[in-house]
Amino acid sequence: MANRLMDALGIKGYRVTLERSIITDSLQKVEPHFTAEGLYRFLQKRRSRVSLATIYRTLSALTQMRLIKKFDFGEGTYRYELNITNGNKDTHHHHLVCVKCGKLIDFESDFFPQLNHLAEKLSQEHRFIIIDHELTLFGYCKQCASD
Amino acid sequence: MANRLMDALGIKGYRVTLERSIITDSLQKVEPHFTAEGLYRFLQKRRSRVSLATIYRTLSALTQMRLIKKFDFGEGTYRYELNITNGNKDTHHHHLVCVKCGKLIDFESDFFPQLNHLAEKLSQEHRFIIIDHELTLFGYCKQCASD
DNA sequence: ATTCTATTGAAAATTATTTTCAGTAAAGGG
DNA sequence: CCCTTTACTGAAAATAATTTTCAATAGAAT
Ligand SMILES: [Mn+2]
Ligand SMILES: [Mn+2]
Ligand SMILES: [Zn+2]
Ligand SMILES: [Zn+2]
Repeated sequence: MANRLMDALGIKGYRVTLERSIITDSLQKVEPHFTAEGLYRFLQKRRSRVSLATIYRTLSALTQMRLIKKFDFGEGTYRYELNITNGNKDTHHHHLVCVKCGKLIDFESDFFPQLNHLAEKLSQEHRFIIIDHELTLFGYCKQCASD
Repeated sequence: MANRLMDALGIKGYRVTLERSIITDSLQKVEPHFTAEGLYRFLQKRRSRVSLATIYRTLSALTQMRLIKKFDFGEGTYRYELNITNGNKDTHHHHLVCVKCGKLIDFESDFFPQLNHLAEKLSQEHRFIIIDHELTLFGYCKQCASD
């Protein structure tokens, strides 16, 4: 699988640098919902050292290219997540978040057909080219529900 | 209709102050998707002067009580929106956002039953008490699509 | 190899939001 | 009412995630 993220950057005209390779490689290994700071610490321990500025710059580029997604789960910092299909497997999913402790659960929903239909309707109605969507449910997790 | 927001704050034990009344009153009149700064400028022009700190404090309280919702549409600042049912009319809706210019469109979806069903399933599966959800579609608006 | 310029790290800057703190004013009992 | 208590306010300072600056470095192309 080499490094599809790095390839994509290269195709877009970005230079293939050691730092970008380190970052894109690590995105498969770091925790699935990582922060910039978290990725920075992850890299400090393992491979090489990449500056936080470069991490921000690279995450920004990958986000614009929609190779990763950027989420605000209300923690005061953003979390990122890979957004590439793994072979023929779609990685698309949604989130369930505890508003108290921030606990995060991925889930897949089975109404994509309906979301697509909705997207189609809105697309025509408002002349929008729809490229993506985000569904997040909020609640209290088991532990936090006892209060 | 007096001021249901202020009433709710009072019930929660917050003191009924002039500043909070000014703020809660203005939420019906300011643009529907306002920023803290935008509300501040709105108040500067009209009624009285409330400090930005107090605006942030009040919006924070209202958000925690879920009387308003706080959104990140990727502009670097949060936008807020009223979240109270207007009589028997549900104000619940979702958003369509242009990722280039930020153009924002409210829309209502007709699959609440299915979302509720999903919430029910997830609730049992993960022992979560689900209290809300957010659906946002991203795309390019008419103008921004030409590039 | 040489040139050109994108990229990097470190430090400084930015900026939305939060906190501090001393003065003010709700609330509520007498 | 008057008094006491303490939540609330504005102004200024602090915070902290992210961005920008800038001089040095290293891809990429010729
Ligand atoms: Mn996820
Ligand atoms: Mn809206
Ligand atoms: Zn929790
Ligand atoms: Zn647009």
